[in-house]
Amino acid sequence: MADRQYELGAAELEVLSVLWDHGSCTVRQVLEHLQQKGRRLAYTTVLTFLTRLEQKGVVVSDKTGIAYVYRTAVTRDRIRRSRLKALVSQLYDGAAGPLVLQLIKTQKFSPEEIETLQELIKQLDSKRKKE
Amino acid sequence: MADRQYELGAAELEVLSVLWDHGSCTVRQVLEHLQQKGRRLAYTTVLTFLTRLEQKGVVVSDKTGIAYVYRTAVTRDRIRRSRLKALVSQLYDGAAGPLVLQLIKTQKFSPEEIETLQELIKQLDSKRKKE
DNA sequence: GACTTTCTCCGACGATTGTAGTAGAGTTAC
DNA sequence: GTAACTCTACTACAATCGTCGGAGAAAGTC
Repeated sequence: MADRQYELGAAELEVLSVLWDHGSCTVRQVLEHLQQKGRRLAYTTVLTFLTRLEQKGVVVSDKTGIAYVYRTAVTRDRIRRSRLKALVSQLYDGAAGPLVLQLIKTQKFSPEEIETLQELIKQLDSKRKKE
Repeated sequence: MADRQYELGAAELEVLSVLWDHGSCTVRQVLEHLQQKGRRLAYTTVLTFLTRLEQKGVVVSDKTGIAYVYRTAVTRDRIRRSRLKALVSQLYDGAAGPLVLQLIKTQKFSPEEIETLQELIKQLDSKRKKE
């Protein structure tokens, strides 16, 4: 049930992302950042999202100056993991292997990423051989 | 907008998965399969889901015998891709690289999967060197 | 101190999602 | 052929999500 909290809609996630990207923000700052990305929203809409996000426990606020300042209360990594887990269980029958294979087959990677991948796999492989 | 159609809820996805796993089914058969997985739902609930899925264009039905028979109209792969794309753009800033890295770091893989991974990466790497 | 701007609170509204009941049409079984 | 069952259509309802407007408090402006 505590996990259930992390069910965020796409728009809520957008707002949360602004906080991850830019740190603490007032409602207005979040709005401005969103607008810079071409997102048109009313001020009160952003306020609603932030309020809801706070209810869900993923952001916290404090009022030091004139307006409330919001900041994230969960890491991006935590949300990534939880969404990923949901995706894997919903569409990959709980097995991450096929997902990784699909990603590697269908996505483009930079040379650096390929290096890193090789590195990681090598580690995985040697760990496996040791066991 | 045509893509927008593929926005399916978790429960809808469960129903769709039954059709992917078992092929064409009547409402009752879907219900039975769901119950076998421990999912308790009313017959009419399943019917509602199938109707909605049909409206969204992801399943089709035809009535040959006494009841409608439903089957998928999109592949699992298509849905996987579309969900994955959404995840990557929402949480990984559109770059699949970090996602793959995270998966490899945090997930467990079978020896076979590791083999396959190595194989794939090798291919990627040699392709890169050619270019 | 009156006017304007800025914030927050609260309420709202339509769409979607998860869930199901009821009513009536069709089919089966004696 | 009537009673029992099965199927679909329609309706509903609460929760969530995306979106915002209005009211009033607070603050800044002149």
